[in-house]
Amino acid sequence: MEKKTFYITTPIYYPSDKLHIGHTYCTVATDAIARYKRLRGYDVMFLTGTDEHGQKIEEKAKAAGITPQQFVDRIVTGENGVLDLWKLMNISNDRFIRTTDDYHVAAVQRIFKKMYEKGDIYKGAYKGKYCTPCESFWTESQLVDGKCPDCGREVHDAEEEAYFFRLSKYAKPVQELLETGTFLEPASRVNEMINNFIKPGLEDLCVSRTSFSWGIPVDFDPGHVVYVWVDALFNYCTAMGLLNDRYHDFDKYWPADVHIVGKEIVRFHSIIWPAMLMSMELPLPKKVYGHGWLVIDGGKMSKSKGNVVDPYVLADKFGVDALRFFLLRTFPFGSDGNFSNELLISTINTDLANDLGNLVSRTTAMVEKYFGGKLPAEREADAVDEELVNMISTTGEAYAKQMDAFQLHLALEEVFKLIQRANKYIDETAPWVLAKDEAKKARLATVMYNLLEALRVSLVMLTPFMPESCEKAFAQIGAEGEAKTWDNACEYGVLPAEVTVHKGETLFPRIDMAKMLVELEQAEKPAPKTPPVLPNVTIDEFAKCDMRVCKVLSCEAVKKSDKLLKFSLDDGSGTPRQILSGIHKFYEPEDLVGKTVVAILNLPSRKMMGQESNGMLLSAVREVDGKEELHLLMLDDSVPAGAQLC
RNA sequence: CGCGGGGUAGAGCAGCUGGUAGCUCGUCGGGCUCAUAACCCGGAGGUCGUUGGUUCAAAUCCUUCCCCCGCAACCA
Repeated sequence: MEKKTFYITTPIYYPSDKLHIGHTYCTVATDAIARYKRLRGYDVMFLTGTDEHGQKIEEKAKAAGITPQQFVDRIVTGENGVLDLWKLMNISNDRFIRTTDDYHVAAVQRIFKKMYEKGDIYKGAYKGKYCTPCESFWTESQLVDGKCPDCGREVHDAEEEAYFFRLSKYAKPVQELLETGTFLEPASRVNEMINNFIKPGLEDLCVSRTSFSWGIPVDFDPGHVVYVWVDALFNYCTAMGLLNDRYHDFDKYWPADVHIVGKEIVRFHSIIWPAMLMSMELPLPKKVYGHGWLVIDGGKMSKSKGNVVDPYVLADKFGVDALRFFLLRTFPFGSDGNFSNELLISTINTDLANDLGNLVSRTTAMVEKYFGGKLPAEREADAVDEELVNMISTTGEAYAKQMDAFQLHLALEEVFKLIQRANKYIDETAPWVLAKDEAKKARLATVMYNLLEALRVSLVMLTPFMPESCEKAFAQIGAEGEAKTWDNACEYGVLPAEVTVHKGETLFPRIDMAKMLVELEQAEKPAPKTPPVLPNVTIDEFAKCDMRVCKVLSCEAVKKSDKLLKFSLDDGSGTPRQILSGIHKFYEPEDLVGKTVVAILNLPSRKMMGQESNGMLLSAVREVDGKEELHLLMLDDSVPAGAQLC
C-alpha cells in the first residue's frame, strides 16, 4: 500500500543578512514535525529555501561592490551560510529551493503569464504621491504633513505603469476560508487577519516593479520584474514541479499539509497565497501555522538593537541537540517566547542533564554494577510497578495528540512526565537495597527492565527533537531495530528480556551557569569592529563641508518620537538654527542646553516627523558589544559660536 | 479613539469553553546514596494590573482606567 504523504514547508528566508536564532527556531520546529511524521510512517516531503530577489538585496550587493547573485551565493552557499547552518542543525529537508534557480524563474514567468491571460493580473497604473527629486512614490499615509517623508518637499499625484493582481475578487472566498475551517492556526491569528486586512477591504495587489531590476523579468513586458508575491509564494509549488521539468512530484505532494510560518508573514500566507492559488485553480494548502517569535528581554530581536543571537555560537557551546531541544521544549510554539542564555542553560541542566541524562546514567550504571551489564531473564513483579508500566504504554498517545496539533512543547512535557516518574520509581524501589539480597535478584532485574523500557519509549518520542543523542542513548540501553519504532513506542515489553546495556559517555553534561555566561559573553561579543578607512577625498571635497561650532540655545524632545531631539542653535549668524538629531537614547534635552557642539550646516534641509532640520550635529559613534554607543561632539565652552572647522 | 498581544508567588510561565490558583527555577526543611553535587518527599511565598457589573460562584464573561510589548512611523 502507498504510504500517506505529508508535505511540510518552512518559509523561504530572505538572505540579505546572516540567519539568526529566530530562523533557526522555525526551521528546527519544522524539522521536528517532519521527523515525527516520518516516524509515524508518512512519506514526508520537507521543503525549505531562500527568497533571493528584491530591492534590498540589490542595494546591499551594490554597497558591497558585487553582483546580487554573488551576494546571495555568499550568504546561502558560502561558509557559515544558510546551507551550512541547516547542515549543522541536522535539518532533514528533502529539498532546498532558491528563487534564483532557473526552473523556478521559468515557472514563475509561466504562472504570471497564465494569471495575466486569465485576467486576474492586469496592467494598471500605480497611483500615488510622487516626489520628483527623490524619484519615489509614497502613499497618502506615508506622507508627513502632506509632504515627502524623505526630503520634506512637495509631492504631486502621479502614475506609474504596473501589473496588479485582482486580490479584491477573492476577498469573499478568502474570508470564508479563514472563518470556517482550521486553515489558519493558532486561531488567535484569524481575528487579526480579518480585522486588520479583510474588513477594511482588500485592494488589488501590485505584483510588478519597474524601480529595480533584481527579480524575475516579466517576459512579455521588458522593464517589469515580478514582485515578491508571485515569485516567493509559488516556491512551494515550483519546487514540486509545477510548470517546470526539474521535479515531477506536484501531483503527489500538493496540496501542502502545512506551511509553518512566522507571525510576520501570516498575512501573506493566509490571504494573498490562497487567493493566488484560487486564481490558478489549484488546491489550497491544508493549513498555515503561524508560530511566535523569540524575543529578548521582551523586545524584538534586531540588528539595530544589537541583540541578535547567533545559532553557531550556541550550537558550539551546548551542542546541536541541546539547542534544538531547548527551543522546542521551552516556548509555546504558537506564541512569543522570551529567550535568554540563563533560561537556555537551566533548561539543559534540568531536563537533559538532571532528568534524562542522569536517568540513563544511573540505570545503565546499576545494570552493569549488579548484573555485569546483562539482565537475567527471571522476573518478579510488584504493585509499585503498575503506575510506571502503565505510563510506558499510554504516554505515546498523549504525545501524539500534542504533536499532531503542533503543540511541540506540550508533547515534550508528556515525555518528561514519564522520565520524572521513572526517576521517582528508582526511589520507591531502592534497587541498591534489593542488590544486597541475593534472593531478590529477579525483583531487581524487573526494576531495571522497567526503567530501560521507560527510557526506550521516551527516546523514541524524543528522536524527532534530538536525533543524534537519542541514537547514542538507544545504544547505551541496548535498544536496536524494532525497539526504536513508533509502533513499539506504545508497547511495554519490547526490549529482550536478557538485554545488554553499555554505559557510555555522558549524554548531556551539566553546565556551570556562571562560567558559561561569561564564556558566552565573550563569544558573542564581536571583535570590536572599527570600520575600514573610506576611500580618499580631496581637500577641495572636504572643504565643501561647512562644519561650525554652535551653542545650544534650547533643546526639547520631539513629540511621538523616542529618538528625536529638536535643537535651537546659535551658529554665529545671529539667527537661531533648528536641527533635529536622533540621540534621545543617549542624552536628555535639559543636559545639553548651553553646551558647545559642532554641526555641519550646508546639508540640504530635511523634514523629520514634520519638523524641519537644517544640518546635522556631529557625534562620535561606535559599536560596543553590538550596541551603538554615541557621544555628541562637544568642545570647550570658551570656543565661540560660528568658528569654522577646517 | 490605527490594529494586535500581554499584565497570575522573588524570576519565567500555564490555567482563561466560570466551581477550593498550578508548573519550572530560586528559597527553607527532610529522605536517599544507584547516578552527571544529580534523584525523591514536604513547607513557606499570590487580595490572579485597576474600577464597576453579570452570577449561588470570576484569574476565567462584560465594563472603566493604568502600564508594557509588537506592527506602523521615525532614527541627517
